[in-house]
Amino acid sequence: MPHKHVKEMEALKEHLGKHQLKLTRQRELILNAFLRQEHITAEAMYHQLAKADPHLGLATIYRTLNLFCDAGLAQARHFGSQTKYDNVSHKGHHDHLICTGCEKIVEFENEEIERLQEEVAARNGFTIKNHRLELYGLCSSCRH
Amino acid sequence: MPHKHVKEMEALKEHLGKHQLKLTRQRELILNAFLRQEHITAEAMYHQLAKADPHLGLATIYRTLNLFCDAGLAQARHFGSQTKYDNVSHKGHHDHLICTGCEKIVEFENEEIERLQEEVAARNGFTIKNHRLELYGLCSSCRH
DNA sequence: TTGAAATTGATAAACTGTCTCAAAATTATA
DNA sequence: TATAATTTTGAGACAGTTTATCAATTTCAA
Ligand SMILES: [Mn+2]
Ligand SMILES: [Mn+2]
Ligand SMILES: [Zn+2]
Ligand SMILES: [Zn+2]
Repeated sequence: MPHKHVKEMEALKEHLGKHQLKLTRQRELILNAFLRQEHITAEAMYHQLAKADPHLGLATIYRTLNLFCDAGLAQARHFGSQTKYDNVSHKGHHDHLICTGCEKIVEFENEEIERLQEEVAARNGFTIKNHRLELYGLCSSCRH
Repeated sequence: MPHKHVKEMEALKEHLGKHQLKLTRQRELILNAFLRQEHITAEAMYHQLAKADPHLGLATIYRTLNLFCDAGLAQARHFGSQTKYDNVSHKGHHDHLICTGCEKIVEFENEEIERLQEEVAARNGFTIKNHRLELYGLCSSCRH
């Protein structure tokens, strides 16, 4: 039977090949777990994987998630006080709506906002390399 | 001679009064130092004030800056990896352009973006309480 | 002026993330 | 497949930042 996440696995292998890095059991394990979620903290993944491999070290989780960032599969995002790794392997740039009641995260894209950002930057002589837009509030469930 | 920052001092006193908090020498000292800058880290303020009062503790700086946040005079912002306290006493909400070359920070407001944010939130059933928009890039000086 | 309540300073502790290094795993080569 | 060079791992030490603790001090209402 075919494994899931074949495309992402290929992308990782390509990155590894280009940088003299090796494909390890841990990297495969963490990749598969990572691709199963949208946003996750290193700590949460650590606990999640403790069942599958109780000896997997937290440092390895951090190292591997950072590797995924380098490979373009993940992106570290600082939501409030915690750092979550965003699964960006199968989607482009996007921003976030975050419910402060239930922690739900909704992703969105808005070209008009992006365009206005460029406009603001240009007006101030800046060239934008990247940006962060987070909207914090209550989702419809939590408002009641 | 009249002291500076009278209005902000009044605002602080009002907050203190409402919460059974006391006005101390340290709080006055830190308020005046804080209002002299736009964005500053707790650590930077600690070193800055070491000259005026070598015994002022770092914990007091943190406590007091957080108090200013509660009082609506300051706002903690996480720029890149450091936390800076933003002086919002004499201006309303605003967002930031941050130069990754020289650390320069430019403030801006854009009603159109704010409006579009509300639109995005409404479309997803959210009510926004606050938001964060940061544009990272290079200023005109650093681009050369 | 007094005394209850809040604040302070010093430092311990918590927290998050990175570094170190010997042991283990991977991969190229023979 | 065996060998050996190189990379990776896991455990815990370590570092940076912020909060908690607590006895001593200060504030302020009565
Ligand atoms: Mn996302
Ligand atoms: Mn600002
Ligand atoms: Zn919610
Ligand atoms: Zn610059």
